[in-house]
Amino acid sequence: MLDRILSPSRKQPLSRRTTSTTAADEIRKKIFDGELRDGQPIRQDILAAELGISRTPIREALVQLEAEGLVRSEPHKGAVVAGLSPTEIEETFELRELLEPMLLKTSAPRLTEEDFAELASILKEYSGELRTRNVRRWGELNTAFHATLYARADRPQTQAMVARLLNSSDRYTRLQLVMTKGLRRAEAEHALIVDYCRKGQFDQAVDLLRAHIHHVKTELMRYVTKANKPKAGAGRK
Amino acid sequence: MLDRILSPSRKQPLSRRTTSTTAADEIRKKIFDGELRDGQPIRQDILAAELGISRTPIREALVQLEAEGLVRSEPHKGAVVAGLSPTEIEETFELRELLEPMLLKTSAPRLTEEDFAELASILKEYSGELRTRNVRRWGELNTAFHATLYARADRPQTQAMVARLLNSSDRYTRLQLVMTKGLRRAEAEHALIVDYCRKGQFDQAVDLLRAHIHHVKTELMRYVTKANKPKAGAGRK
DNA sequence: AGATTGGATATTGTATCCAATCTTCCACCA
DNA sequence: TGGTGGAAGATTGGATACAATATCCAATCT
Repeated sequence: MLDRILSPSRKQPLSRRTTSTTAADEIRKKIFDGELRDGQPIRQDILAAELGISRTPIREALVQLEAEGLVRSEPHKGAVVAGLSPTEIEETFELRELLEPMLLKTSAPRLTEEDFAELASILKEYSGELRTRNVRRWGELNTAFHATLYARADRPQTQAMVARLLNSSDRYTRLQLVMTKGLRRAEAEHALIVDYCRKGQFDQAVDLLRAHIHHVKTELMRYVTKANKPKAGAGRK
Repeated sequence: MLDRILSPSRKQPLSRRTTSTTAADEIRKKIFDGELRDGQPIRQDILAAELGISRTPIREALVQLEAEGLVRSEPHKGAVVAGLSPTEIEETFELRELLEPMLLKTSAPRLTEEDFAELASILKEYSGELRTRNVRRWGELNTAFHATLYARADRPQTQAMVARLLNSSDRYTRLQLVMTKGLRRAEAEHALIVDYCRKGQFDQAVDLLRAHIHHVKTELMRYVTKANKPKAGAGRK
């Protein structure tokens, strides 16, 4: 279930999965894991060799990842991992601030027991990981939490957009989680949002969600701009 | 200029354009023109032969078009033109209702003389085409008008999203333009929005834009649901 | 008759090969 | 010394060849 949320292309029953979607998943994973860093060139040859396949499916995977915003490529020059500039980070979170409350408003009243169980399980692992400092996992859980909240919104296009936003901002959200008490605060707010949903206090859940995203944005922007990391988002034309 | 708006992939100076992006443009055009209808299978062989190229760039183009929402493909089965179900049409317009006013709010105060000239030129052609009943062109102009309005919003991701929404809903917007007095009303509202922007009455421009999109949605939904065209959006699993 | 299996055909998916473009770096010259 | 031109290598883009899968239809069985 978590897998399905995190890897957008894993909808097929695995038997009929194609090599290029597998390649896309692998590359996406490398980017999340930091094995491929922002602005770093992605060599088709090397990836093909690593995955034991030819370059053809790699190329198709890169087209898909570019559409997801994880990769930027220029003709005859190749693809690089797409970092987000501070401005782009801000825009991403503003979009989330706009779209996610809309989704929660529709989804919250329809959440099933299974959904709440899923959410509880995510939050539980989240709390457990508090001391492991497994940063990647934090980001994954954060993304999965939000995506699960909106599972019943019944707005596939919007959900896809939000999933894409969550994916492309994931690496930066982790920054915010690591510094300050971001993780603790997120833990508390996440739990409270679920509580509100359970109790039927949907408006309060929605308001808190909006405030939650807004707060993460503010903290993250302060960190990103003050800590003068102008190299983020480099490698652009 | 118009071309750049309507064909998302035409950002490169044409010299270094790649065969697959050309293919994507051609296929997109075929879909807009109705040469490829909703739900109709897209055969790689045939397209390749028509365009005088091999299947490789066709396949990459299809991946891109799928990300744009114009095409749906299943492994080993092939791609079909992606029609929007009434529900999906409604969702698309709700997203536009949310995103476009946001863009206009930022963009309107920064519109330059060139932008106004561009808008005027679009509106002029729009009026001229009123009697030609060149339906395709109406849709193009409508999309170009909206995209130009947001040119100065300086929010590339949001603009890209809206461009995608405009593209995928284009064929349906034309329905609304053709029936009723949609075209006349759109003409008037478009002109008024530009007027408000020129006069610095930005809030009113934004409000009118929102109302404009809302109205089109309402009319279109009435048409789509009442005229029982349940085949729209067919060809899905 | 209706369902089912097997194979022929059509279509997509992947690998391999060749062409086009970019990058690097060194020789050469002002 | 510093810049310029231009091969040589590296890398991507596209075409072709081959493999895998799906679809269709006829023959067979119940």
